[in-house]
Amino acid sequence: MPELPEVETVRRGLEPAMAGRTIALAEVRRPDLRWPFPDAMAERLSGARIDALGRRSKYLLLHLDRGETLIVHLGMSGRMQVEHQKLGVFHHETAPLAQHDHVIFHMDHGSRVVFNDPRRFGAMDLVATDRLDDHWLLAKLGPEPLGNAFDEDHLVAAFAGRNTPVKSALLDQRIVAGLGNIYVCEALHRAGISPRRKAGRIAARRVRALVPIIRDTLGDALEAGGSSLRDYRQADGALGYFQHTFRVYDREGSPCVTDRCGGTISRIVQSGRSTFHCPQCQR
DNA sequence: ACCAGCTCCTGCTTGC
DNA sequence: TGCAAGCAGGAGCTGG
Repeated sequence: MPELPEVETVRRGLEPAMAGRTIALAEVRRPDLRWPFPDAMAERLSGARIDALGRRSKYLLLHLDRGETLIVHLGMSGRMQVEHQKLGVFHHETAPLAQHDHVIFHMDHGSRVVFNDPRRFGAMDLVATDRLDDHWLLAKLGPEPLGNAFDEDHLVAAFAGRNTPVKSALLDQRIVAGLGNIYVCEALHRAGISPRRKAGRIAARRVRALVPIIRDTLGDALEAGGSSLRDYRQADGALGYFQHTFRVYDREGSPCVTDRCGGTISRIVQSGRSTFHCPQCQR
């Protein structure tokens, strides 16, 4: 669910509560996430100091002082929220936990960070930091869309010869890492490219133009604190508000916002997932 | 290698 | 109103 802008927003929001702080206790209430959360992993987390918070694609990375990194994936419905202690009283002694609060990080300064995930598509894994890039979740990821490795030549080469619709190609994390359904739909509309068009049959000029458009789309979403449709919240519980500026996503039947277009946003299904687009101005 | 479809899970919305 | 089907932001796996 959360795509790159949402995960990055959460990362930034968690920093004050977690960076440089020690996890006094990692409490696991439900270990059966997408992958099991073993007791031994919770024990290794308890007492560890978090040196820095990073992100790779949609994965949140907690770099620990012990040479290990906790990989956190929010799946479709996961949240990481900070709850502060109030009036010197430890919050975890007073605040009732909510349904689907699966993992609680009790921080040494009294705040706690709660991982909540109704659908349990989210998961965590603790791995050696020096072998992080080889981890099976991260090894095959393509370049970061906001980084230097994602450039026009890369995208042209990645699309070459591919017979899959461009919508599917941009969702392929090996081509570019961090886009999901929302931002692919939005970027393709900005680019005026039909989501149905085969990736390998788009003029190179148009593929190249897609690169800065993807960056701008993600940048705009980041500025808005991400998109809150259902479950997503920032680390302090605030909503994102990029959903108010969606051009196509979840706007089926609404008029296209492009000047002089006059089209109507339509919803189609590609690879079993909704795609929103304007048939008039996306070709 | 590539690609479409299925799957995991819960909860909200929609339609009868 | 009640109930069941459909759908949801991810992504690994299977099989053609």
